[in-house]
Amino acid sequence: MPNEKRPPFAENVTADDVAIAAGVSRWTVNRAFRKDASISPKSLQKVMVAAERLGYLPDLRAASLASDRSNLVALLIDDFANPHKLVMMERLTRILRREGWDILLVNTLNRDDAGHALLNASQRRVDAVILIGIQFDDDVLETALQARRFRKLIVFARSSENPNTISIAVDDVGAMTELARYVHQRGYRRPLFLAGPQSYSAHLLRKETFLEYWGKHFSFQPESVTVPAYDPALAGTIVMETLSRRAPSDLPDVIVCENDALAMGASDVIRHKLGLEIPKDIAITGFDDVPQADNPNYRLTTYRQPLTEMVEYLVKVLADPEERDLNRLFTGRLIPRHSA
Amino acid sequence: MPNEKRPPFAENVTADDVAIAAGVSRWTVNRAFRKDASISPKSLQKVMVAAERLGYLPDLRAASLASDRSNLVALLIDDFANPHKLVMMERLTRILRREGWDILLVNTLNRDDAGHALLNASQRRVDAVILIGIQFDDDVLETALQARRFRKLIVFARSSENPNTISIAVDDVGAMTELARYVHQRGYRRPLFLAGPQSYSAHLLRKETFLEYWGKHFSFQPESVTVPAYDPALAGTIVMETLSRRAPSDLPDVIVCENDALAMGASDVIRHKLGLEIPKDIAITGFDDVPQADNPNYRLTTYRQPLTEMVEYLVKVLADPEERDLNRLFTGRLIPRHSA
DNA sequence: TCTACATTTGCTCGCGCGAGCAAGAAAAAT
DNA sequence: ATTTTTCTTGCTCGCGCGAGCAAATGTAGA
Repeated sequence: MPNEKRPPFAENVTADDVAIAAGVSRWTVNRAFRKDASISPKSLQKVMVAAERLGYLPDLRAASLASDRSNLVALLIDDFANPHKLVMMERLTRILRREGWDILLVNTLNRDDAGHALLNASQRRVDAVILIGIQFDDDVLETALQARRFRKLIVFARSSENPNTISIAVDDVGAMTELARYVHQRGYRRPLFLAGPQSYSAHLLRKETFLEYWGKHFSFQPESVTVPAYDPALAGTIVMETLSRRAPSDLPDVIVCENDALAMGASDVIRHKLGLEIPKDIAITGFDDVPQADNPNYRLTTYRQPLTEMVEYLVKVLADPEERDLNRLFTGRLIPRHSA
Repeated sequence: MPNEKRPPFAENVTADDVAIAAGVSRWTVNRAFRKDASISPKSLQKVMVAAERLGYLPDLRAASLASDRSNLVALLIDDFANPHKLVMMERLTRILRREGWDILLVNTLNRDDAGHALLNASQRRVDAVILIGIQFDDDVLETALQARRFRKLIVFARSSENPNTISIAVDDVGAMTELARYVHQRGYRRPLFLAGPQSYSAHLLRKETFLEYWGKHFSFQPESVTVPAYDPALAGTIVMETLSRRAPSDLPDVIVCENDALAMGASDVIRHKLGLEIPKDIAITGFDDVPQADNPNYRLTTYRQPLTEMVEYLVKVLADPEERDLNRLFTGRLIPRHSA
């Protein structure tokens, strides 16, 4: 049979075709592909042989339409500049697929777009929405909940007190307290806190925790600077602006950063533009433990989120139809490296 | 109305509900949501008002089932360690969504898994499959084509001569020739080529092009080393093994890398383990121009793929139902930086 | 006003499957 | 062998929408 005569797209083979070939009814065929269904080993065998021969696989659109379960989750994400997103996506896609979930990936361009993205996802009747972006503030969540289009709204890697929302995150207070104590015990005394965008209330927690710790132990609020985006280059610029004209005695001895992206940006500027040495002149800490944190250029002291554990928990929550409101916090681990 | 009484998931509002509310037929309602359909401005208005009030949006599963167009594309991807993947995903998700395509993200764990991933996607009846992984060799493609389950099989950022396959890629031969000429003209004479996994024929092109160029101009084949994965740390290890015991006069004066991931790994080792200076002792070139290439730790001379242009072309190809076999090459741009 | 034609609307049927029930077959108990 | 119980199979109906046609409505020209 010459290759050219092969149609590029197979005519659809449906359960009816398999049923005829296997000598059973259409419903028996479909049952063979459902693990919960009761079917005799004999007909299962017959169906599978015929299906294999004809190249049949159930149409999940139709299954979803009939059963009202899509086995689809939407993954809403932004901030593609942060390498930590890549790590999260790898973990989520791998484990969710292992559990039989398919993933609809939606890039929410900006804050206003998040609403559209949610509606978009709802039109595919996803079973759950997972938010791992930075721009999903409480307003966006509330709007989504008002629309009541989602069985589950899961905020991943960020805690949320919003009712009817599932959040799975690291315990920022505990983590940042541990980091602050570490910085404290290593003898640093003039910290600068480098924070990310402050527009979203949930992101204030790390900063507040650190400032409070310091206030409690030294009765003064350390300096803090805000970077309007989680962008290393921008973080570098801000750090440069903040530090470039200071006398050496006036410089901080450690920069505590809200995440690794900011820390790496700060690190680059300190070494290459200010010509200072890390950690001798200025130490640095990050948060997330992205793969690059271990790179010899950074060797960043940071805090590792237990991502795999968090995702395993996520799939458990997904499987439970009752679960739709909880705020689960995980404890990670401080990773001391050379930078502080 | 107290918040607690609000059901967490809205009962489905369907086109019938809107039809009753708007005083038209069900089909008029659906037509109002299709841009090609003919509908009078008056009823469009009526429908939209009612739909807005009831919170109706068409169910895309049903639309897909009835029309046999899903407006879904599967994005098969692996190699999450490469930051270039993040850039590609950002570009693809943004532009595809702008054009009304939804994206099914599939992480193909390993080469054997690619087949399962393809079947998986076929069950959602995606309109096209986009492959941007590294492990989709010709065998995998051929298997996918045999199954004839896909209208379009698009290999992105890698050229493929496979019939019935659309490939959109940068012109590796032209690009590597330009890089080789640059390296040549800058006066480097003892190049080492650092190649990625050689299991996939299409990936040999850059290496072959470079070696040929050098053979033609100097009548000798430069040394080349293979890294069995696109992993910076592994690349570093291999480079270390290759160079650590050599006399300075025996070292290469430039390492030409198949991509930036390898180049960054090599760079780290050269600077931090071998204690050599880039580019004075050893120069380095990469490929892709990932965001980190511009980082002060690397300042990598590299070659930028015209990603946006490539993705814009991709959406054009997606929209054309006839297009299913082509191999389109794009010309990128050499980005000279400090490393070579 | 009437005819010819274009536009808009409603409708039948089908996309492929699942829930849930009733009929049939098989196994167990009497 | 007969009855009871359990397991397996087939079936009706519906999920929400679109293709494509027929009927209805609107428009223009004579």
